[in-house]
Amino acid sequence: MTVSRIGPTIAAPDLATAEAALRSSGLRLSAARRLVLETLFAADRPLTAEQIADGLDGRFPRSDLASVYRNLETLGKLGLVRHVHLGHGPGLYARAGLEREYLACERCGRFEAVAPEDLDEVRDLVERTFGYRARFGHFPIVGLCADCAGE
Amino acid sequence: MTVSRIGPTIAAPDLATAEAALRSSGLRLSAARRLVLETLFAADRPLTAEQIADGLDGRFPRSDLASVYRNLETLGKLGLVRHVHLGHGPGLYARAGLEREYLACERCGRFEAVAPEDLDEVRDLVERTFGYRARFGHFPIVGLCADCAGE
DNA sequence: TTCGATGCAAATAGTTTGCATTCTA
DNA sequence: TAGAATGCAAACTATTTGCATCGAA
Repeated sequence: MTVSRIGPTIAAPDLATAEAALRSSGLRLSAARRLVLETLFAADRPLTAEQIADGLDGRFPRSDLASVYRNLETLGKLGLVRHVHLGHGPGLYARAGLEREYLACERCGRFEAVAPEDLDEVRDLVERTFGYRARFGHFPIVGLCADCAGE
Repeated sequence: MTVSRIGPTIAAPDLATAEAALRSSGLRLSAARRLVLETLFAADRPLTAEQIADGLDGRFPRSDLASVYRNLETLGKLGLVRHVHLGHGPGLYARAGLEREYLACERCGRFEAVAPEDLDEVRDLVERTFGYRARFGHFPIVGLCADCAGE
């Protein structure tokens, strides 16, 4: 599957592959950095930097928030981590290798993650109409979910 | 034209109507509040709170930033002002009564404002596919503009 | 043993809140 | 003249940066 991305794309289907990619990039695999990766791979949803620093509520050792931010940026440049904004509030971070795009409800705050190909029809319509190549993996489609729209 | 909105909708095609709406709502039309409205109506594009407080680079008297934020919130609740996020960076504010939705380029930072009806086809496709009623007036469609996609 | 990465603290950006004072209705 | 709104300062949230120390390669 070819997904258009901004920046480098490294296939990282699992933690070991991600760590190998990091190692072979010339960067160091420090304890703090490994922890960020482990936490993101252990989570089933995008996390805030603070949740990562808190060790996902105690499931992992806690780490320094500034270092978490620095590592998220580094890992992001390598394409191992992506950054999501699902409305107001802090930014969220997710492991790469499992590409997702998002629809977020501005009323209830819930969001839905979908595979990029599920949005290709929408993407194509937007491109035909406006010439924009839309990506909903960083900023989602925002609106009212079925529940909130039906109220 | 009927545009679905979240919150109250007050038709405010011009400054005088907006001020009348404010007055008749029971709220006071103070100097600072009038200034926020005047500045937003004088601008042809969404502004940051800071730009409003700066009086649009000297074209209006400057005002207190905290009061600007308070007034933007008040005017927003009345439906006289809307709030836009066009990517990273500070939030932007625009007069209501001239409904717009946005497409933003995540590479060059430029954005395009379009009439809501121009996005109805996209909106309908998203609704048929996902059950979401999409709105791109608060968070835009983000992607690559034609120029940046063609590079 | 080098230089990349860390952890702490301080700085920064954007926004909100507390409170005594001012001004609108 | 009551209480809504202001202006200033301080707090707050999210994030970034400086710097001395530490540790992976």
